[in-house]
Amino acid sequence: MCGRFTLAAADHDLDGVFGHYSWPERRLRYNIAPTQQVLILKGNSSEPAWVRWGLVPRWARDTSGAARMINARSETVLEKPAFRDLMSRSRCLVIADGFYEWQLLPDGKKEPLYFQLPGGVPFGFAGLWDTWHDPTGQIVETCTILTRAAPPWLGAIHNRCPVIVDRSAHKRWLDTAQKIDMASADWIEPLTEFGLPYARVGFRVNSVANDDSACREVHTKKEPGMVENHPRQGELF
DNA sequence: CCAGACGTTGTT
DNA sequence: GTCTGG
DNA sequence: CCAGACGTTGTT
DNA sequence: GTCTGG
Repeated sequence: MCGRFTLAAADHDLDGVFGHYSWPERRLRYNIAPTQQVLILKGNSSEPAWVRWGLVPRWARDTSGAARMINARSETVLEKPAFRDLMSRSRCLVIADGFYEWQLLPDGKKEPLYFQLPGGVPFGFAGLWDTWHDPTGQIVETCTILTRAAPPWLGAIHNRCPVIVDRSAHKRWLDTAQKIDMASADWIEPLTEFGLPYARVGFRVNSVANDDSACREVHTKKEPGMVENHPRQGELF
């Protein structure tokens, strides 16, 4: 799944992937957490937008459920009332250049692992966004990131992973007039399926208070396929 | 008809 | 808002 | 996602 | 254990 990610790429590198936009002034982020502002591209807008991560549907009474709506399962997103309409109205790309997944170790600790595309080039998570009016009438825009079952190369680490839209399908994902076949993989970044480079980065990232380049400093570099299983006691063989 | 839910992940 | 359960 | 809190009453 | 905050 996806519960933390990074966006520290330069504007120039965002241009290279998403096309030229007027990127807002922004802080480099190494530990973006749910409920925080994230940078997205909407299909109907020529400007990137900041929205809160954690979907608040337009009909919600309050924002209390938002922290549990940071992800939407791609397998069911077309059926769920909270997401279904957004799939045909409000798709977006959530801009990132890496993400963290936690692997449960035998001693019960959770070790963060950092995943990127080769070269650390930026990418867009498949996202949905919505608009909510708070009791005073203020508009709050929020978003969620789609997830999918982890492909085999990732399975030993985690059973879910975020959906990264293939660069060639950015236009299609953002254009809600075009149908997306959720059962097809032709719009998904192929390395999601075949393997991303990743690294051990240490436990500092676990605390959201830490948000600096040390969070993703590589301790041990890994290649896809080098996934180490950590069976729990009693589950050896 | 009205009332109440509407979501994901992980773990067992 | 829209669907489900009673 | 992980980390950290998790409660009431009355009195100042 | 479960909820909230970031």
